[in-house]
Amino acid sequence: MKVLTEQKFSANSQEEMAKFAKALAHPTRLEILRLLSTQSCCFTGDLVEVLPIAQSTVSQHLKELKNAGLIQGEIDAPKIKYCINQENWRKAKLLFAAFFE
Amino acid sequence: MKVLTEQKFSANSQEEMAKFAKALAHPTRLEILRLLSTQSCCFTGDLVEVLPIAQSTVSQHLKELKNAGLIQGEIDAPKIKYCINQENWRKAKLLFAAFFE
DNA sequence: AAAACCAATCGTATATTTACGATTAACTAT
DNA sequence: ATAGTTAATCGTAAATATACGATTGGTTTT
Repeated sequence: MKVLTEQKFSANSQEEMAKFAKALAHPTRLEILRLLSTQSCCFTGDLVEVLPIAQSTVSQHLKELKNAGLIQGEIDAPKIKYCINQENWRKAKLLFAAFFE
Repeated sequence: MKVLTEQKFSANSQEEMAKFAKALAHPTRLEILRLLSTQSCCFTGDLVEVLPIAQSTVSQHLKELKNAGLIQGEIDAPKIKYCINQENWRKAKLLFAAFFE
């Protein structure tokens, strides 16, 4: 029973880590996260200005990062301010650190 | 010039990190890496026995991990022994640690 | 109310990923 | 030489990811 639980937990944390890794698996998304984590929150428009891709594509990447739980949006009408989701950021950090020992 | 170099370096390490993240973005590959990193090297056949997927699929995942540089194969005929590529493992560890601060 | 602005979503095309069974390649052992 | 073992590769199908322009939905400003 204990083993089963542990295996299940392990499988779950592996799923979760894979989900985070998937979100990190694109240079554009890494750049977005880097911008958000170093220069604090920013608006979608700021990102669109900086990144060499279409607005709709930036939105798509933001959606994926949001779905993975790494960022969160906050309405500041008519703009939307994105920030790192600190809780999951920490969770991801711990998962990766533990994985690499 | 300095800035350009730095940007290039930054872009490169982001590319490299994305490459590693992509390799980590699948539960099966995480499991393979976990097995290799905790119980040392093992043969493809050992992995095929443990994993609930076809041999050809395991081979495909191994190929991706090899291409990402996270593992390396060594012929021990007629088997092939896979191990963690320590140098790149360390590199990935550092990249992720630096990324999450 | 109308015009303007911002960002998400839609529709779409193309590329990549994931999985499988079947086959092939390389080597060992008989 | 032949048979057997091991793992990679091929061919293929289905799902997912990536990118774009166009459109839509909210909100604000005029």
